[in-house]
Amino acid sequence: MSRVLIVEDDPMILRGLRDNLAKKEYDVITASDGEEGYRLALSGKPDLIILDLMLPNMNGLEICQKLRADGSSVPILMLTARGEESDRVLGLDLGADDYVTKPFSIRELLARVRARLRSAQTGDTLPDELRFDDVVVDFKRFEATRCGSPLEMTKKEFAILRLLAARVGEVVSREDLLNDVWGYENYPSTRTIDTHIGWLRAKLESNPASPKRLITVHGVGYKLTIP
Amino acid sequence: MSRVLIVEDDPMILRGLRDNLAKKEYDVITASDGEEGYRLALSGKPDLIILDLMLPNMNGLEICQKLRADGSSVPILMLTARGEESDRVLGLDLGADDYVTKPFSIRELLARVRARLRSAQTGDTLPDELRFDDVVVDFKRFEATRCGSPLEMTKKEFAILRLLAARVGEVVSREDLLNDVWGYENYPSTRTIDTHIGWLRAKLESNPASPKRLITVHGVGYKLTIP
DNA sequence: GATTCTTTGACAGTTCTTTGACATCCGCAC
DNA sequence: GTGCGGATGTCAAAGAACTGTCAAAGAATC
Repeated sequence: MSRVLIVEDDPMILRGLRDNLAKKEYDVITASDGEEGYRLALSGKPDLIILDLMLPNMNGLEICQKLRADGSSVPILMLTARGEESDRVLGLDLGADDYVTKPFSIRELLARVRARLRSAQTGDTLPDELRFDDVVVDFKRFEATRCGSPLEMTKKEFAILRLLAARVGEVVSREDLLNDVWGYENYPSTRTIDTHIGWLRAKLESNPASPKRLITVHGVGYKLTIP
Repeated sequence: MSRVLIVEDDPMILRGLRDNLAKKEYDVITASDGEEGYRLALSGKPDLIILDLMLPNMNGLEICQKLRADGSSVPILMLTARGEESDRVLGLDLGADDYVTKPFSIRELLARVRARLRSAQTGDTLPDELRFDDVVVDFKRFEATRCGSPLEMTKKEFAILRLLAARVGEVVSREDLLNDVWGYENYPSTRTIDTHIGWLRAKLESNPASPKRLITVHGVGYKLTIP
């Protein structure tokens, strides 16, 4: 069973979160101020931390920062109120893995918790490399070659390809792509995905007009099929 | 027989619900204010609770919250009026499993009640794979083959087949198909289902004219029978 | 400020879904 | 058994929805 630490000072929200997570069979521990949260993050060995941004004593950013400085790599999900959004970037920089804006739907939050825990546990991690046909992609170096000659790929293209590569053969829904590559809040228009897929095909497929690797599943999403 | 607790202060609505549920062979108990509702939820051992959000004495959220705090995992179906979806409510549903917005159609509500009770009892989950005869269907990859050669199937076809596969041998009513595949809101005409079943038979049956796998149960629905 | 990357909107082309007409089948009453 | 009404099978066509592509606007980066 996964242990989740919630650090939140609003008792209503804390209770709601705790109840919902406990119902989903998580082992839940809680703290209602920053210092206690930080202590529990160290001593409680949580598999995931839900962290409010605004907290008494020590705010979420600080906790985040200190944990990362301590070398902890536990997934952190930051709660921010609308208006604190400017801190989002900061939060992500300081080591949060994801953030949710209040008011949030519990369903969405649970989905994210699940996603984080799964990817942390089942080694469903993003691959560092991808090879097929004459293509080699190095996701860490952001380098790609085809027949040995370099391919110019953008950050987004790497990100999309990486997610598809993480689930080779399975269909990745457009929604999953949006969530993983773009984040939960900024949903660009649907056209954006197609466009990027288009670029990728132009670079990776031997015949972009009839793709063999980046397959469209009408109404669902895309999948990467490699021999 | 399943027991359903209804907590609702509007006598008109309460009566409508009670009559309809009782007619469907549920054992119905009712309360018209929050405190009584909470008591009955504890003492009455309901299999499902229909809970109005706005109630005298103790509102639906509180009841929900307290029940979850008590460790109860009974399915809760919350009734909300349009406009009551304040941020807090929307943001933190404190443990309800489903929501219905007033005004609702009794048919939709009954469908949801049935769905909840069924999934609570049988815990049925959708399969990722289906095999019979020379057919193999992979619901994650959205791939299907017959004798090893690919079958072109659409999203809807996969969805219908998956629901049938989740209850192999059992008859799945047209209503259940509509609810699961199409959702509670948009009901297409009755012809639509037949048509899709027709496509499926054409692809999966060795002799589509006299189906052996996708069986019609006249007046009820369809079932998938595999050897 | 120039360059590169990303997003958007229009458009065409394609695929999927729904519908209606009609034939057929089934269960039921006579 | 026969006839009736409702339910289902089938098909083609209309209607929606989705995707590929492109150019241009908008952001981000350096």
